[in-house]
Amino acid sequence: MPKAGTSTARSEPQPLPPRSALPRRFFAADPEILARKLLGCTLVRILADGTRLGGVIVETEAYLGAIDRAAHTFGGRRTARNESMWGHPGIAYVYFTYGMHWCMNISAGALGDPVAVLLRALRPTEGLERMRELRAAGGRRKTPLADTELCAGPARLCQALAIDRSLDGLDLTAAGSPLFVERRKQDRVSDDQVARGARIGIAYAGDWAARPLRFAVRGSPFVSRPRL
DNA sequence: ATGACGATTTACT
DNA sequence: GTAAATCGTCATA
Repeated sequence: MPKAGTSTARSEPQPLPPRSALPRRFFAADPEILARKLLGCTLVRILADGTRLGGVIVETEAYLGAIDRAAHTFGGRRTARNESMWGHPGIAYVYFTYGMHWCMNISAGALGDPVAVLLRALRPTEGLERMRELRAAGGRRKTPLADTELCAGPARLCQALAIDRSLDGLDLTAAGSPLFVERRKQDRVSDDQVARGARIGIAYAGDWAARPLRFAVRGSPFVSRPRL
């Protein structure tokens, strides 16, 4: 075996080979297309202390902008809060809701087109212990958190990955970003594994409430309730 | 300045 | 199944 001349001497074993963040062109798609493509991709969060948290995206929702009554940008509304939806594809739109929760979107389409994809659930794959701590956050809990409850919901996944206002507007495609998306062959989701249905929590949206703009991996126990 | 409302989660009946 | 928690944001005045 050729040990000679190997300059590959690795002093530190890497838990995983280095992977590159998906580039802007991946996100520059119609939100419906992007919502589908994001299934099976991995959301990665690097904490300030270097801890790496991550999970495979198993549920998303598309928000179609000015025409979409359920979107924060319906009617072309442009406010301080939703400014990130108007920005470059591949930036984070993180908003606060119900007086206590954060939710994360990825801006889609083109610059100036206020469309986005809401991340609703992950299958956690890295840093589960730290996620449990983040999800515990103060309040003691009646029952211990199952892995399937860690990131099953838009606010839950943000709490588990320490995503809040400080990450709003962050460019997920920038070098060294503490939040980005990867794609691995092994996690590829085929079309017959994709379930579609009505979006959650938008009953006020009239005709748009019934549109099948929610996407999920069929049969995944990591998807939020109600299951598709 | 004020009031109404959430792209939710949790606990409880 | 129902209800409470909890407050930033935005439209209206």
